[in-house]
Amino acid sequence: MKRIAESTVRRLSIYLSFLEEIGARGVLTTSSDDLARLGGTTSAQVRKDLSFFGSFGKRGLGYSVPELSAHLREILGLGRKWNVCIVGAGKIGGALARYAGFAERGFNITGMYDSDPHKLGKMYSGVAVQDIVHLERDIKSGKYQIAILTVPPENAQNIVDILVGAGIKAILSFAPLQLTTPPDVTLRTVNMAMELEGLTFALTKRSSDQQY
Amino acid sequence: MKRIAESTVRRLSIYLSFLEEIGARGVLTTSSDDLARLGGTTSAQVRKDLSFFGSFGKRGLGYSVPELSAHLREILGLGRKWNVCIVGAGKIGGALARYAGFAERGFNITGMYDSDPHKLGKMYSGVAVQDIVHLERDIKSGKYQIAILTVPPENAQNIVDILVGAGIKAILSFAPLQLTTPPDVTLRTVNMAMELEGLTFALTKRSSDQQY
DNA sequence: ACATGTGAACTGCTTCACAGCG
DNA sequence: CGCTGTGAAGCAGTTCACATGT
Repeated sequence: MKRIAESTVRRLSIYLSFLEEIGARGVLTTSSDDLARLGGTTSAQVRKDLSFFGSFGKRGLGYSVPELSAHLREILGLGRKWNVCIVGAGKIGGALARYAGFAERGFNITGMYDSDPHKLGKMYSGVAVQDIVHLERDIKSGKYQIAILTVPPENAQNIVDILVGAGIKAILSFAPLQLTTPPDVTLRTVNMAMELEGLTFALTKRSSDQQY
Repeated sequence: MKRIAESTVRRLSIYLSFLEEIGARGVLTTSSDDLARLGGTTSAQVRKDLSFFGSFGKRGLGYSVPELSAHLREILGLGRKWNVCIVGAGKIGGALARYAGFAERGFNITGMYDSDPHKLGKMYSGVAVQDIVHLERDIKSGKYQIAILTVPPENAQNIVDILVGAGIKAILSFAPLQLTTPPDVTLRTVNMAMELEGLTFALTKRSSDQQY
């Protein structure tokens, strides 16, 4: 299969959330034009994105909302439940544990880990914080497919190495630094200070096209 | 001035945080090669990124760490303090209010707003939650340059319209949906479910190059 | 000799435009 | 006729390679 651009995958997520929204409202068909308008892109882009995976529409008619939703869920790997652990039970980790949006999408937070003895046993949405020494064992036993990392930056690469060593293949990091993983482990980093810097950059050069 | 790619701005942030780290350790000079190794890019990319803004290095020698840090801070608009308000005092909003990383970078959370009467007056790191009806007035009076949006998706576009109407020019949204702003208002969206979907996409097609 | 700065070549994503099919 | 699906063209971002300056 061809290499799919990250930008394409992001747009597929956007299309899916739009489809689920209008699907819940009872809309049965839609078009690449509709999907484009919402996603802030063009109809050609929508069709090109979908074309990497198959032909899901009917010429002259458009797309069936339930059908296309199902295809996108399958493509994005949402046709199953995923078990996720949160490593780091601080402010952000706790907020994410309680965030309902994950469960709606099939992501179950089934474990939390921290090294601070004061946090052990604390409950977040029915999940108790465990000692981080058990993390490696639990990953090796196949309990989790995805790890969310919300530890201080000093410890982050160290924990990543443990996660990778134990066999995890997907990590979402909130640590504000650049981490490294082997090529077979997917890492995404959300760096909030960096996002704000993108905004101040735009604010500072008060020229045209801030939008991006 | 030429249009700068978003990817370039993101890398500048990465370079800066690396420079500050090694600067704090007393390192005085560095090279495009060093910066590249850390940022997961190439030395040519580093030099090209910097070249959009000037010539900050010495041929044959490299870059002065304090000088390049200062230039990057200036370029990214970090040469001043920014006042930021958080709209939505739920789980994520509260966690962000307490997140120390913002202040370190010159972003001061100086206001919080919510519409839920139960949340009014609650304190987060010394900032009281105010009624959202005051938000428009406070933005118009110039209290904030940046707004962080952590409200439920149903209300998000509505709040964006209020923010934009009151004159805000930069918004960081955590709402899991696509929002629209006029071209002179910069909007960045962090969508955690979408990040996880990027991971499951990679996990599902267990082929090569997961990394991106 | 060494590392920067930069035009030129290249790669890959996006847009165009139209053939194909309902 | 309308909207999809897709090769071809266009464009933007990255990489190359070397001239330039110390």
